[in-house]
Amino acid sequence: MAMHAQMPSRRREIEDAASVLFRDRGYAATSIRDIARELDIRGASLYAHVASKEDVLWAIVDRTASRFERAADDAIADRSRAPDPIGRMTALVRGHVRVITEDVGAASVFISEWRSLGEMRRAAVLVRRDAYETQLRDVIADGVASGDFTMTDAAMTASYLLTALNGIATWYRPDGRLGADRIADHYVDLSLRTLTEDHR
Amino acid sequence: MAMHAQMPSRRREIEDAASVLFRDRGYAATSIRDIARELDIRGASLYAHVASKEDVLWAIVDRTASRFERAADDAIADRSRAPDPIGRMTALVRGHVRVITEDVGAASVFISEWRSLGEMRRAAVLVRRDAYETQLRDVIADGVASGDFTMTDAAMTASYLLTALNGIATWYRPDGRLGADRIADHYVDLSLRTLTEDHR
DNA sequence: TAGGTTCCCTAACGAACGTTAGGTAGGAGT
DNA sequence: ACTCCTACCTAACGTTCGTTAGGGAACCTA
Repeated sequence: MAMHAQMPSRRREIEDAASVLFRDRGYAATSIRDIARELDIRGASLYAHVASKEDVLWAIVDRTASRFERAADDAIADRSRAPDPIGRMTALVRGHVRVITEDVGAASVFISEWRSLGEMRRAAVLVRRDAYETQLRDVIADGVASGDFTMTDAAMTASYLLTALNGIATWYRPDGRLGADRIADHYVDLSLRTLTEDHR
Repeated sequence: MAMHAQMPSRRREIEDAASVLFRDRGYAATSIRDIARELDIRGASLYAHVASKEDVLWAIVDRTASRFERAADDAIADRSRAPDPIGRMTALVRGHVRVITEDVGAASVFISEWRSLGEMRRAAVLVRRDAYETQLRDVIADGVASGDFTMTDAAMTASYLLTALNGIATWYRPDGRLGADRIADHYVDLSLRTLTEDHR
């Protein structure tokens, strides 16, 4: 009576292979037979494990969205650890970078291939992305109120920051010259610079 | 004896319609017949004007790459107007924003659909993108040398900046609440913040 | 009036797509 | 020994894809 702990491993292998292909060629340019070839089986055999091609994309996007949400909640909710805006922003950026570097393939798919989902799922993802961006915007607003940050347009700044952070997914590779920690440190620094004024 | 000034207008209409579709659905998910429908003709009729579907993508990407290169050269080469790193960076950012806002469709395609090009053309684009990023990195290095900027990793900072700037293409609409000039002003400010230190 | 050019048409091609149907081999549980 | 389940197979379906062939109408040039 084990309580269905992890996903049936084969299913996960399919999603991982699909993540890499979707990131490298895009969802539409990747065929079911391409994914199957990566696992040394035939295209039709995949349908023993997944209901449809979009189903695979959805699993990747949904799981990654949840990871981003979880990371943001951990960073913001725990105010005993990070009571001030600077601390919360630091935790937010660090969490965002971690989610990306822990699974670049899935993160890339979440960031840029969610548009290929069907209408309802795409709309649902959009809502969740907006909620995430709102959390970021709220921390920025808190920082402006407390005097820690200076800002003329919080919405634009939030999307500037978020886009810059997501950019990591386009170039990060686990075996690259820069470790995940180094990158997180640097992006925390760059983000806080963006939120404070100095030049002139 | 007019000196072949502008492109045969019909060809350009095709590219403009394709830009919008490629941006909204991606290159692979857009069919020749989709593009034709936008112009109220049949798919096969497009081949009177273009050699292939990839040909259309290439025309958009190549033209937009040239516009970015031209803008960067104007910003950097003219040192009488912008002798110091801050001035050159300002001109660089302003030019980048202008290229995007003048044609968001084409810019979006250049930024994210160039991967769909064939091997040789994709490699050529990569070289040009690297050259562009190098120009940005050089201005950053100049600023560090002159003491205008403070920086620990110029390469990472350059890609942080470039990604943030490119993000404009994902949300900017000509009829939106923010005009191109307002956006340029704001992004110049954010970019200079990113390059200078203040917090802690 | 004749010829050429531009722009679009219908029809069709072979290939690739996502997906379904039906079957087989092997291991686990009884 | 029997059944069930998992994991894969081959074969085929209807559709859509990029692209080619060949033709017709409208207009310009001479």
